[in-house]
Amino acid sequence: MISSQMLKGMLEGCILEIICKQETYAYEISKLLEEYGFGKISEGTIYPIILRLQKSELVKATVRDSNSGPKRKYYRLTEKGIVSLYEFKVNWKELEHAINNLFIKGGNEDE
Amino acid sequence: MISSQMLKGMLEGCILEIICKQETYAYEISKLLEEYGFGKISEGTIYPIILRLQKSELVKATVRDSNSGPKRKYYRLTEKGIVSLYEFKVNWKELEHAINNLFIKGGNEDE
DNA sequence: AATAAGTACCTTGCAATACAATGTAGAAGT
DNA sequence: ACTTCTACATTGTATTGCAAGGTACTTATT
Repeated sequence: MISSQMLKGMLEGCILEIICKQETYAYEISKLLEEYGFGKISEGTIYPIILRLQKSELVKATVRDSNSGPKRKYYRLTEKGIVSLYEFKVNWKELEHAINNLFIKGGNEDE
Repeated sequence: MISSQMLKGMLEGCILEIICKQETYAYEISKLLEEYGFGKISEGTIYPIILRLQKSELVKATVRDSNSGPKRKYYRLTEKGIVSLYEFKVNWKELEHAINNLFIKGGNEDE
């Protein structure tokens, strides 16, 4: 399980990416995150993030009926959301490089 | 600059790795982190982390004179510290895989 | 001797965020 | 009736990075 502290700042970008790939809704996002290997991400985590994304106008919602349960809110990226997702990617690359730089240069690769 | 939110949960492990590679002190750690590409990490960030590491007995300190300035506190890993560093590495790999899984599978690789 | 700059330590208070816990509600099966 | 799965949302807590502030020693400059 990925530590919750390590996920801080990551999930927002990951959810943007998921929405970018396909118009989707919160409940499905939680299932997708699990499939991608993030482990079980609580709904108490996901819904506040999506509310934040809406408030900052990175995503927009459309309510549609479901054939099995309550209505769903489908999200899609706005222009701002696309820019923000790009910035996240750049940021992630920076972090990945810095950490791998630190861990690889020191020898001790056990993988 | 790596976003401060993304650094959460990362720095502790990174500082453990730096101390693992060489007995060193806080001020030098801050310089090393910058060299590795983490950007300028505030001392208000580093000192609390090291205090935490000491309290949880992951590192131990030895005070020594410096030839240029106040005395330095040199840190080294304890057994618990070595275990904790290993766990961090495993954790990091998991996160890296999950995120790259998400970002690569979706096409859209611009690098 | 007074000032500045670099080294080196530490603490306080704030803001952001993941998440457990809790609640609402519809649909479908038993 | 009941349970389960779907699907939404809120509240309170703990953790953590960091700006801002403080102490103190050494060396170089004025």
